Amino acid sequence: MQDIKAILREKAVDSTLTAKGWVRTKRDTKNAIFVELNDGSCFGNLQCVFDANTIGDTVRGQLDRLNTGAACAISGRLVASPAAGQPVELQATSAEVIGEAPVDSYPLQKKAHSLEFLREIAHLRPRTNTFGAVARVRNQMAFAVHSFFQERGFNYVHTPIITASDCEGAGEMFQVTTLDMDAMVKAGKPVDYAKDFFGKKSFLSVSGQLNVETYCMALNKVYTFGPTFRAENSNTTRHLAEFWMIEPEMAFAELPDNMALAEDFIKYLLGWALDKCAEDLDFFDKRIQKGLVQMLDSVRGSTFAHMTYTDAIKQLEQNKDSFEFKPFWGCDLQTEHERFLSETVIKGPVIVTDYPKEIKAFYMRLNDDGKTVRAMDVLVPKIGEIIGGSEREYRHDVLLQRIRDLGLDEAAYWWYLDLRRFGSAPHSGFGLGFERLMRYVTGMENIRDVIPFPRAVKQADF
RNA sequence: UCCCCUGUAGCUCAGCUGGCAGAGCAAGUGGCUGUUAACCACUGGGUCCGUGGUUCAAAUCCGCGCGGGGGAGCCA
Repeated sequence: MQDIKAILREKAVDSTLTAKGWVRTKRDTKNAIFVELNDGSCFGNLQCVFDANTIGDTVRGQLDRLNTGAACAISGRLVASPAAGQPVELQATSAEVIGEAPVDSYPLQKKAHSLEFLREIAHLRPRTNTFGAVARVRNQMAFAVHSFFQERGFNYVHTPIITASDCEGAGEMFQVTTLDMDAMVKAGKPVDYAKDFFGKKSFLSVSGQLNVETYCMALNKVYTFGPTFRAENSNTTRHLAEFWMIEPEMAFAELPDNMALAEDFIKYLLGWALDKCAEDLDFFDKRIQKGLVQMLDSVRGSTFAHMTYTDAIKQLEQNKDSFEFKPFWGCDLQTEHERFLSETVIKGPVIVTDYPKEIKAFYMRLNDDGKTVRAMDVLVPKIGEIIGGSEREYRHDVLLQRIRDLGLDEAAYWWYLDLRRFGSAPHSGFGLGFERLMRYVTGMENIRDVIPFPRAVKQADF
């Protein structure tokens, strides 16, 4: 059986076929009954037309039960459509209800629903135009990620999801345990993690970076792409407790190589979306964010601006009246600063580099000035930070000193330091939040609407 | 964690300084040159989030609780 995408693409007029899917809407007139069928294979529906004067009682009985949301099979002959709106349609002769969707209880109606409402019915929202399109684009973007790296000789490395090391340092972690909390509370005894599953306290990983660096020092070009967990109490349109992150890492690569990779990567992904998801992007352009396609297309053909943190601060200081938080050298860039740089100063993506070491992670390569590190953030309009990365500190003594200066537990980093003791080499990488990419590509504002089942503070339904 | 907004029909919302519960869409019925966010007419549809208080009278004012949204911080 052909899916609707193939039927609409091949337009095999005069062929007899059966289409199965879900009813989006049904319209009655005196002489004709129109059923819009969607099977998720593409954005478009197959319009099925029944001649009200010639269909028998059996078909009419089935049509009476075909409400919005019902699953059904419709057979007939494909014809060129006499009306505007669709090149072909199904001249239907039979209809079979496979699964009803009673109108008095099915939550989705043939009208627009708010994204907030649809979030409450996450099990049904993929049946809407918006979330069907999001799902298809998400699928294409995931495939594009692998395609990009595979074409360039990167090896996909599966870094662990559970970690017993407390040294990832990228945020609050979810604890993983098989200990019986209720029993321990009842007994009033202190927790003995030696009795826990791993014999020590363990967590869900907040980043695969430290682990993937080990493979980078063996295979050179590597990347991870998997779920990541942060137990931050953050409630925003751009944070999730469970999200997917892509982290490439390259050996013998310095910051400029890293910046070039990030730029190529973003442009490749946008180009892929434009090429493979045109129909879905048209919808986002029309209903979600006007001008989206044109914006993506112009970014695809652009050259990303580069700016050091020091220059960025100078730019911000010249416009300090527009900010709630006054910028100064050494301050962390606020969201309003990041957006000003990409939206007003550059009017497009910008890579900011060489941040003060105090506001960046311990593993970033220290510059010769002793004050800044070779960090880079890719900032894009509307979204803000979409990529964060750096050249890594590969000098053993410098890294060790950084760990000590920050009061970190150097014993916990023994294997990470070993990478710098044996065959160390400059290397660089970055992290791209997959859902932030999805927000950028689709124009969807809330990150909870670009992942099938969002996990956030006080939200783990479905 | 902090700040702001919000909760009324299936959905989106209006309901003013307290005085009979409303609209659009959806649904049902009927109509209608092939419609496409169909159209026209009629009809049904309510624990005004919960709880306590003020009052002759509370959807409306006040306290508490719960839910939703936006912003900030943290970051991807």
